[in-house]
Amino acid sequence: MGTIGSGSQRRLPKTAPARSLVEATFETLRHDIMDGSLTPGSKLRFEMLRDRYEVGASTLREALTRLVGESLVTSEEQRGFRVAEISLADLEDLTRTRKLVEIEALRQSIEAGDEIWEAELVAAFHRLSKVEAQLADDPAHRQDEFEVRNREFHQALIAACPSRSLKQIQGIIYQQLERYRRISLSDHVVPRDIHGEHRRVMDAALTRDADLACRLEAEHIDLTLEVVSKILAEDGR
Amino acid sequence: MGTIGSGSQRRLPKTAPARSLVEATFETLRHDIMDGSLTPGSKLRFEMLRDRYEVGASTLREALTRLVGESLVTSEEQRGFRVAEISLADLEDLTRTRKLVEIEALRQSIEAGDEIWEAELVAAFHRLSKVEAQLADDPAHRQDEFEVRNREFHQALIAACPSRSLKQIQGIIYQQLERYRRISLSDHVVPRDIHGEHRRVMDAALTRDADLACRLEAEHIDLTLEVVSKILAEDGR
DNA sequence: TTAGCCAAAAATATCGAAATATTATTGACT
DNA sequence: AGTCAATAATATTTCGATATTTTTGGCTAA
Repeated sequence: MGTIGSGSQRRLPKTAPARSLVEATFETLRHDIMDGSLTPGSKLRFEMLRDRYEVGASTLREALTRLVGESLVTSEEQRGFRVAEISLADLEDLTRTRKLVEIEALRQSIEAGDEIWEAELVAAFHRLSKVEAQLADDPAHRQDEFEVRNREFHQALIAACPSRSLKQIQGIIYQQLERYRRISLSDHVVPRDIHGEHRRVMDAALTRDADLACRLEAEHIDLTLEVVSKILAEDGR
Repeated sequence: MGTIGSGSQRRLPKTAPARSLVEATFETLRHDIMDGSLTPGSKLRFEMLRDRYEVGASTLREALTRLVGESLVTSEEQRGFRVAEISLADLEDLTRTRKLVEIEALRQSIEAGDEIWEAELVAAFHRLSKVEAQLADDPAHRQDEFEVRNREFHQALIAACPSRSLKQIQGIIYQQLERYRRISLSDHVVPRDIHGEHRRVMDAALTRDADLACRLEAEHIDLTLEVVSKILAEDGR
């Protein structure tokens, strides 16, 4: 039985500090939900999941329960689990809440950030820029890496926010919206100066112009909503 | 094996909606953590929990995993579960975030609330008032009921807020702070006009004076922080 | 002493079978 | 045909045994 990493078989995505089987299953499941391989609303049957991930029933349940806590999965008493549905209304709602939470976190972060925060932010921006350049050539293959870097950049922006609870909430909301982006943008190329948007937010943050940075970040978030909701409404069905 | 309360009869769909063992264990555990029977920071060993709640290992793990998602329990890889610690810093952080989230939800609720919302709010206030009166006589015994009514009142205030995600977040934050209150106030009687505070917030909400209601609610939350943090700092150790 | 090592003890993590619940199917009766 | 109960087929939930990991407690050597 046992865990992963020290012994013999089973490879996982990339970073390998995933130690327990529950953890590994959780992460794989989450990844499959995030990129749409497990489509919104679809039933998550145990037999199917056991075959797919090769773990026991209770390990699966525990991983699924964690995903319910992150609102990526829903469960109905005695009726199993499903991938959480997506909807235009939910997308709009999440976006509004993201703005409230993330803008406040950004303000606090700019207020409290030190030189180390600045340096990490610049580094995250640089890494993101690299992927952005490659994204134009090979969208399908780089989408995953882009979203990782994108998340790291937005996380870096608010990293200096001293509020543990605010950052935790931001993470949950952000992740739900990331799924919307990945699912809708995976087969659409949208002409948009994301690089410029990010740079302007970062510059304002580094200048400690909190008002400007927050305004720009809000606009950035709104623009994303516009793009994603349009795609969702179009090929929504 | 199986579920609770559904053995033969399926009546009472309101109070007993065919709960699974995980659900029941989760709720009992949560209650025991909320009222401090399971003290902050204490280790949650499986043998102890199996004896106490009479369920199998994986059922326990699933219930505990849900509590991790609500930040009432922490888990460390291969090292089991603990009741989440409490601290002054965390109390202050949660309070700040509660204000941000709950005040915004209140504003939206006042904006969108209809007559049914008004009626439910008045009813919740009335039920809370009843318990408040009894609280003076028998603090120890009524504490639990008071906190239930108190939560229902604050929930009723923001019930008309159309944002699913905002209300969900509010619930999580509120619950964490409720634990702080229950633990610290359980053996302290604080002279305070809670009834008046609640009434003024409600009146402002019913008058649709959002600014006033939000200001009063914020003051109410701050006052609670003052009281609880004082107690926590005093007999904190 | 103190650090390092090994085995025993204790605790956690996992599996897979068994129990229970839900859903689909059949067939009798109106 | 249509309803309904009984039953079969599926799916989920739970338990308890077993594997794995962490912790403990000597024991030895520097």
